[in-house]
Amino acid sequence: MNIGEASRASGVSAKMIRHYESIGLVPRADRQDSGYREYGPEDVHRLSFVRRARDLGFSLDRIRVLLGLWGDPSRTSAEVKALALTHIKELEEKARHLQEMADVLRGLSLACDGDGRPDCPIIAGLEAGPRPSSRPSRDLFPMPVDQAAKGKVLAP
Amino acid sequence: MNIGEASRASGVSAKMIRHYESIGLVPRADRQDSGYREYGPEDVHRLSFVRRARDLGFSLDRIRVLLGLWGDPSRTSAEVKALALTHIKELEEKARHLQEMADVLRGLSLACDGDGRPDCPIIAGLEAGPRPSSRPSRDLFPMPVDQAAKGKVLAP
DNA sequence: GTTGACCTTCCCAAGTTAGGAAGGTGCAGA
DNA sequence: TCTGCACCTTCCTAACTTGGGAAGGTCAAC
Repeated sequence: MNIGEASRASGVSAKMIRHYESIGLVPRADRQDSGYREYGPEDVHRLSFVRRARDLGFSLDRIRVLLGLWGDPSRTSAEVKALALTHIKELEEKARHLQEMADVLRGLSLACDGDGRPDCPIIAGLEAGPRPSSRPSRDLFPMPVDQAAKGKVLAP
Repeated sequence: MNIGEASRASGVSAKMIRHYESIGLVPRADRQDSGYREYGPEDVHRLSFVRRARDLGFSLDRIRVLLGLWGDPSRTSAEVKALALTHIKELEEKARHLQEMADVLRGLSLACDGDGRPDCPIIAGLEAGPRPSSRPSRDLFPMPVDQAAKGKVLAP
């Protein structure tokens, strides 16, 4: 089958299939006389594997490792599980981080009237910084936000 | 003060200060005779504002808007609050998404012995896909994971 | 004068996905 | 056979934020 059909069957766009081939994530596809890429069921299977791993937030680098384990008869489930647990930890860390940012902002928003006047605790919070001289009992910026803006979800 | 001191005072790296200037996020700094950038307290104040907004996950585009509101005496707190609430919604959506991915993966991990044998439900889950023919009572892939890999945390 | 810290501008990189240009191929119907 | 259309090829560009480094100018202290 051509790349278009393989794309539809695997859920990976043709663009991405070509890209994955170019970076060596998946092996170079056979070519037809025309130069068109030729795919078989096994190729689609592998592409679907990649797709699902992406859907679970694995980076391409980690998917590379997963594909290696997938095709390695002498792998141990311990290796796979370790990789998965590491990934889970990172996912939850990022989720927590995002939720913390949302919580801080919600705290500021609750204090904001949201009316026609310019006075706004949200602006004030951004302006005055994480540690205003007089602050409420619950610190609005409780954690070290130093590197707060660092994380990307899928491509850190 | 020079850019280095402004950087230390605001928490924004010199690299980033130059970049923010180049994209017009902050006004062009005055130059000394040497060509060095010259910063005053007001500039540091603005850079700190940007820094805190970044720490709360605002994109540079949104920070541009925030800076506009900040400096606009005729702003309404309603405008600010609306922007904040939109941002909170997005943050929480992304956090939820990440947590969902983690949950799915944790479900697979719990079923994995993690021993020396190759048999591994995690690999099987990736291989067999979101809807295996016979599946446990609790679907391991309950949500439409179609666009699961789309979100970036801070620069979507 | 020399050293070392600091500054300047400019180019390149990360990660993943997508859009488009310019041109070749394959197949159907008129 | 010709035309049209869908599909394919490769290559370039973009998004977003941050940082690394090169090559060279400036400033202060010694």
